[in-house]
Amino acid sequence: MAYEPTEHHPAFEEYSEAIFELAEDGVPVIQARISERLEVSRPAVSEMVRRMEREDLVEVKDDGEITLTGEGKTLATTIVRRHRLAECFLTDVLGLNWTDAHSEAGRWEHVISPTVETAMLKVLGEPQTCPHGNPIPGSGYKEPTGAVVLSKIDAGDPFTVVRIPEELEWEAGQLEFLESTGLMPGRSGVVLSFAPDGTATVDVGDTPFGVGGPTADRIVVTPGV
Amino acid sequence: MAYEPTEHHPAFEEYSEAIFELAEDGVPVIQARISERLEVSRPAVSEMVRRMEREDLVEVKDDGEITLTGEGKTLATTIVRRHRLAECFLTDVLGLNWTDAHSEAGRWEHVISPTVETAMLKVLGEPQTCPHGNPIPGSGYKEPTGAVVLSKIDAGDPFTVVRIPEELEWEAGQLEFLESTGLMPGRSGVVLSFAPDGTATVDVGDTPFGVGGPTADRIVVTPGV
DNA sequence: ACTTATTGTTAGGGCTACTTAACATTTGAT
DNA sequence: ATCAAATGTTAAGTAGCCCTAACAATAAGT
Repeated sequence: MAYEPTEHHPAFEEYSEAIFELAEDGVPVIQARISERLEVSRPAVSEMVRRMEREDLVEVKDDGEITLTGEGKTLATTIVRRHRLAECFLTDVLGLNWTDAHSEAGRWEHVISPTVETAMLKVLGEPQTCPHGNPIPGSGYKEPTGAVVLSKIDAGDPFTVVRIPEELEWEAGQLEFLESTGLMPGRSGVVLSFAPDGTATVDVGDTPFGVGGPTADRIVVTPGV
Repeated sequence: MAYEPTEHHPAFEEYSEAIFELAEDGVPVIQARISERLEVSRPAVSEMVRRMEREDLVEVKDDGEITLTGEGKTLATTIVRRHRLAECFLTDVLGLNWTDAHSEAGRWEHVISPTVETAMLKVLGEPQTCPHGNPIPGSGYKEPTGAVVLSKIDAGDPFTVVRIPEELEWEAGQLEFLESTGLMPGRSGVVLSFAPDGTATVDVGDTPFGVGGPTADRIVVTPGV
């Protein structure tokens, strides 16, 4: 029932996490998506999914949709929680930037023990989200009501950034860009305009800049300041 | 030349570290000792040593003595440095006890990046030894002159603990015992007596207690307070 | 309807790092 | 000098996790 570090292999952790985050991002959880996100071949995913099914971590529906079992969800939320906690820790305590924190956390998530997790929570003062605004599972975080994606804000209207979904975090260069522009959770700004291709031009304090359509479709904000 | 995380496998890190620490503890570095310390079979060590030789990390002398090459030493000191830095961090910043810190550090040493290493050094104020008193490679630490092992102190004489060698750290229960008795680096005490079998009875402040001969042969102290 | 793209699976391998069993050699003690 | 203990190596096999090539099935676009 409970997650036993020695009973699960790193790959199971990685796959569970990917499945959890794909679902969180609203992406259909099928093998092809896992293959892309983890950058492994489709046969590798096929095999791992079969093994995880055998180990009762996932179930595969007839249409190929993959869902985590109770045990799988426990493993996934544990890893995601440690990942996001590590991100907080790396930025707040060790002073790393977003990008470094994200990639470091990808390794830390596999070596953090319950003892360290507890200690980190205490030192950080029970954070509820990671630096990118994504909820730390088990923290009791509730997303603000009325949250929408940036592309849904009307031109001219103000908004406040809620979170940068995990999906954007693993796109090369995204975190650097968002951090450098200041488009970060908690920051407020105004949508100046939308281009026909969906590109949004926003102003969060400094120079206005463009945000691509697909990106604007994913960043979660609340209308208003 | 420089250590590239993706070019070396965790096992190489583990073996290099073991070789470095065996030498540091004055234990003859042969396959059998590595096999014991890493708790893997002798054939496994035989194979790994051959591979590390091929990769230019170690050299094997005719008498079986294993030595690290320049590259091997670089890898080893990097891992040992990260291990000891992690121990400092885990005890000082996260409040873990010795025992937990030691076992956690055994995993952390493999995921700490140069960036994090630098950040930790800064947060900790450039420590020169781990909590057990062992030097952090590259810190410029110099062991106090006149350091001897505890068993060399005359009965009745005072001493100050310098360090608990790595060799004792992986003996089950040792760290718990030493931490609970207060026999820790920096602490001073008096050797009350020696039993015929080498067991030392010492007093470091609370109730006197016995320290087994083999242990007393390894703990490094300086005579005097 | 037909073609193309997407998706999943088999088959056949590869690499790392480990295991036990068996054997050869060396060392140490008496 | 001999017997026992310690040490290293071969051989054969396993588990985990990955790969490419080839193929089958499904979904989508025109």
